[in-house]
Amino acid sequence: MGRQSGSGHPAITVDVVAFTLLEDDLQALLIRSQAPPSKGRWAIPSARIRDGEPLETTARCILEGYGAQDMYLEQLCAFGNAWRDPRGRAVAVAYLALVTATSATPAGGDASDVRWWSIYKLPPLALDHAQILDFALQRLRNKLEYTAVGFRLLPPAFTLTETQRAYEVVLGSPLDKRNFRRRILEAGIIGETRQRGGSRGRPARLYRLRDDAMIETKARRLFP
Amino acid sequence: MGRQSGSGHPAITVDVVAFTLLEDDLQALLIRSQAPPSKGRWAIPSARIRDGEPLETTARCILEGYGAQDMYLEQLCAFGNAWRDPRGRAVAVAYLALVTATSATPAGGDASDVRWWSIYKLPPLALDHAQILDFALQRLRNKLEYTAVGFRLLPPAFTLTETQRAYEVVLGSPLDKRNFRRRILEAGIIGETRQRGGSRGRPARLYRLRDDAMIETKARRLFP
DNA sequence: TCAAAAGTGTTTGTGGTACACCCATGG
DNA sequence: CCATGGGTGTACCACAAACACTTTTGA
Repeated sequence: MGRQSGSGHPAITVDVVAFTLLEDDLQALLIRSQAPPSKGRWAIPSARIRDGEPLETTARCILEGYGAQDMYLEQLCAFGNAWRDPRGRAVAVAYLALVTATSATPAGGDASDVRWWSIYKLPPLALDHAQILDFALQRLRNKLEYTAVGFRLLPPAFTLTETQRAYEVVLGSPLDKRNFRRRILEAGIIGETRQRGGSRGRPARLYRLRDDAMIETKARRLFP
Repeated sequence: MGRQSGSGHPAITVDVVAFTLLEDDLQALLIRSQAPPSKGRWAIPSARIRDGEPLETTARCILEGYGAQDMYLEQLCAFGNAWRDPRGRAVAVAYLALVTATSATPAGGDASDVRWWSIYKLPPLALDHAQILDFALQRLRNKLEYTAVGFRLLPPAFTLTETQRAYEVVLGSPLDKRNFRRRILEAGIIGETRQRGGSRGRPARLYRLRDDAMIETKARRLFP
């Protein structure tokens, strides 16, 4: 018997791709699947939707179950390919989550069952999760270019060099230091603090994301 | 009793926002709801998902049921607000569809039950359909700026003036004729034909979308 | 020959990109 | 005093925006 109920409604889950910065790398949270059909394979966190709550609440609860807090959440897409789950028809509503390294400690299980994985060195994933993760990564890279979501990967106070590294790690390409600093400052979305941070060398000024800063900018029009 | 089945899976539908150009205006296909809870109100076409098929197939079948053919389809988002349907938990996977005016004749019912409506003069809509339609419109406007989807609203051969009008109607703002023509031609996505069209005045050259033209361009980076 | 729409270039400003050196601190 | 990372300005180029007149056709 399949996963589908007698009434004909297919199974519906919320699946969350959570990213964080860790070890100078962009990493995704994966768990080891405990049940068939993918027992033992790594998978993105997933759960049946919660009654009487918005879908986003389910996503938030999933991540809170793994110790993350104060995450950025954004719905990606519904994945409903007929063959994505061998147990029967299953629709997954996928979410993108960004968490800061400080709230990023997996606490919901044995470390061998819940781990951050570099997106550049992923294990084989269950079902169509590789596709979902890839979709999430694409979306993150795109939004980095015209929104301020990138700062949701950083701690509340951050240096410009940290910020640049974050952009470089997510985009996978190096950026010019002076141009980066000029544009990020001219955008007016971050403000100076009086504190300084940094490990070696000259201490760096710490910045903070301004409260009114969740702007989106217009993309340049190719087609006018 | 609610709409939800005994197994706990909520109802899941595919809802389609179909746009076309008609009467020098951007119009959306609406149907009059035949059943509670919104009987008599206008609604966007919707259906339960088809077994064993990708979600997109359901969307395509819905529109074919109303006489449309060869539509552009793109998934928008899943709408799963707990209170969106008073009958019980219902998740809608929304699609954006673009059809050409020639294939845009509603044929699936009485004209008083299936109609194109100007997006600038919509009636009150069922459930959260106004929100879904608005989301679709935003997405269309955004994608117009960095993809070639706009041409899916036009017939296979079109004049540059028609194209400009299409952009203007969708975006809701006037565009400069010379800049528009230069950029659309320089983008290299359309090719000349030898035919000419147009109603009054000097006949205009007809163009055709090139086969290799479904490009996307990079958005301008605000954050470098 | 007139009405109606098609078609065509140039100038000016803004914003993107490339690029190299001095500064402050801790060890 | 030296190693490490922090911080700064300019010159060039490409693209966006503004703008008005001539051409072709059908009635």
